[in-house]
Amino acid sequence: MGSPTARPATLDDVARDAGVSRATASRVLGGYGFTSADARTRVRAAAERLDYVPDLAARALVRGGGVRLVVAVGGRDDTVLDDPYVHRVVSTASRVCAPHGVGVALEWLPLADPSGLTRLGTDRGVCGAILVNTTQAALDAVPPRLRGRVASIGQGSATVPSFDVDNAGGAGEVLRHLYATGRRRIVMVTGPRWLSCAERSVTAYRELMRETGSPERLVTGDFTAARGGRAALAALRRWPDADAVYAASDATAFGVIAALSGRGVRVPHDVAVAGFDDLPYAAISSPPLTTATHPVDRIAAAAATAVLARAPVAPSTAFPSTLVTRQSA
Amino acid sequence: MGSPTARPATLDDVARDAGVSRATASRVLGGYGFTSADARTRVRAAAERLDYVPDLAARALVRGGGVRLVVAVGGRDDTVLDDPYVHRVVSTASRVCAPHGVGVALEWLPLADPSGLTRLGTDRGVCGAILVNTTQAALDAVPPRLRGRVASIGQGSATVPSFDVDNAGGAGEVLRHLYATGRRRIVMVTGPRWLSCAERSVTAYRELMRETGSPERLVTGDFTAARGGRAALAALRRWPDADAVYAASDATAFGVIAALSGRGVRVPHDVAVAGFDDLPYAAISSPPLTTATHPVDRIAAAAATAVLARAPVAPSTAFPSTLVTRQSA
DNA sequence: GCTTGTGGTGGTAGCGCTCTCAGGTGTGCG
DNA sequence: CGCACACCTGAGAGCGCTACCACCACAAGC
Repeated sequence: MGSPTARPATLDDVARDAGVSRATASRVLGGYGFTSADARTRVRAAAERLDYVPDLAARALVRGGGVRLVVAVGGRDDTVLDDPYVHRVVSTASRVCAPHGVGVALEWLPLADPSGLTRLGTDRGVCGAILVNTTQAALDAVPPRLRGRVASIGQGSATVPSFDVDNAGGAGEVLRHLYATGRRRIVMVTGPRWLSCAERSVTAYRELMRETGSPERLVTGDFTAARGGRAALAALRRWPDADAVYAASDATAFGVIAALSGRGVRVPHDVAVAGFDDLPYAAISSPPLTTATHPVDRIAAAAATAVLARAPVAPSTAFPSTLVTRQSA
Repeated sequence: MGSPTARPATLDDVARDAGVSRATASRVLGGYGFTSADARTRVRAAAERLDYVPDLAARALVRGGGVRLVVAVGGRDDTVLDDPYVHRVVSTASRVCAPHGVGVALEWLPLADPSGLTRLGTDRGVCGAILVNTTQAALDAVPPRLRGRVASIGQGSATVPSFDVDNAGGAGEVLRHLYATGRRRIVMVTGPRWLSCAERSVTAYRELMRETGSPERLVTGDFTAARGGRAALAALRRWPDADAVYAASDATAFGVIAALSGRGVRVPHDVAVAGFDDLPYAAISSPPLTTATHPVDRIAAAAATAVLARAPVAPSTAFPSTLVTRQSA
């Protein structure tokens, strides 16, 4: 395996083949400095002929750029890595980074111990990070070397730009829809309470309940279907007269619907259920789920682009969320 | 945990701090050659103190190892990157590779033009690849440098080891279950027909139909829910007496169920529907989906491990698939 | 003439690391 | 005593690349 003839071409090979120095070849291929038209065509032809692909490791070594972007997902255990939401972030980031020769790695960031970020800071291979589901403590733990190379999907800080869906806006749209269709005893199954960006939809819920004089009924969830199902059963026991459930995520909503159906509760006839995220399944679940859009792809692309470009820290960017009315509510 | 210096520590820093040469420090940290117990403790203490993290780019440069593993997904367009199945492969591979300092990149491999693989072969940053949804043409296009560093999830070849679920076995279990519960006019919605490993379940279907003297009813799908829905409607038009649908993937099955429900067909009363994959959502869909397990995580872990270990090409490994009976069939 | 500038080039110093090689030191043994 | 052998070490040669620098040729301006 790995015969010498199969050795990938180096910049030296290209330069020799083109009859110029390595420096000139580097200038042509790197697109910097002065080069003659003649040198440009010769070098490019040689590169093409030899199937030259620059060694990113070597480039990273001398430029100190780093060769991979880490998607660090906060959570209590590494099951957060299985979240479909996280996967969409990774695949989108991957698409943005690929043309830059930057790979994407997925890591779990234990919330109890944000020192994992320290390691990222001392790892030269890392050219940046996208923080998902993060907390203030984690934001504060971002090491100096990574300043300006980190973006957060969710909560931001003075040094870490934030990209997030307009949680409050989306939640408000969904809740107002529930209210407009006559629901008055609305239970909310929240996201993880430690996640400050998820708390914004809780605030929106509270405000609307107060505004409309409706009772406030909160059950804690964690964005998963399993927890959503348990939360629904608990809510049913506590408030048998509930006529709607607003779930902070679609996965939660699916769990809620499954649990309610299992108890013989009809959705939406007896209890309306709405979610948040507009996952692909939301359109084909039974009943199809009323929810609010969550443009994860655009958010992730913006975050990845900001990290790669080392853009100056911008104020938080909120991506609008709009109601999608289907049949569950 | 050490002083938060702006510049990450180098091996030189560690060696100086420990009072040894760089070579000795490298030997200790790399765990090769002879080192005294005294040197070992001193170097390790220094590394700990300075928060030393080896620069993988530099290591890759000198060892020629490569620093990232590419998950190359075959398909007609880059929407294959959104497949939840692919995401599970990536997250599992990521978990396996992380301790080795190897990042995972996700790429689309256009089936019409497998020359993308050539580029991977000339890119020193790439230490291996996992091929997903691949064809014989792509397997043949694996460049020499990557021999022994590629694994395939699905079809394999003489030089590329294959890791796959036992498609035929799982399909057989599901189909026999349908037959055992009295279904006699079973439609199958297939995966993409160009995907040879998906064809194995078609073969299993054909055999069982022949064996039992049942009519053969095939509709082409592509593993997606949307296509599954369209396929179900087409099947309904062509064979109004169908009493069961076997979908080659859970996503397809969800699409089928949604389409049937939309036409007023009751599942499983009028038509039983079964899938293949046992996605998390299968347990909570309405009705909960009867399907066969697909141990993607174990498969992906095996593939990633094989690539990292540069294990000699083993014969194909098939991971067993077992029936999960729920309510849709 | 001498400067100053402009467009182009090649030499080469590292980036941080691994690993070979030459050279120790200490033992045991003939 | 020499010799073999084990254990341990540091010097140093690069891996492929970028970017700084010196340099050259030529032109325009004083």
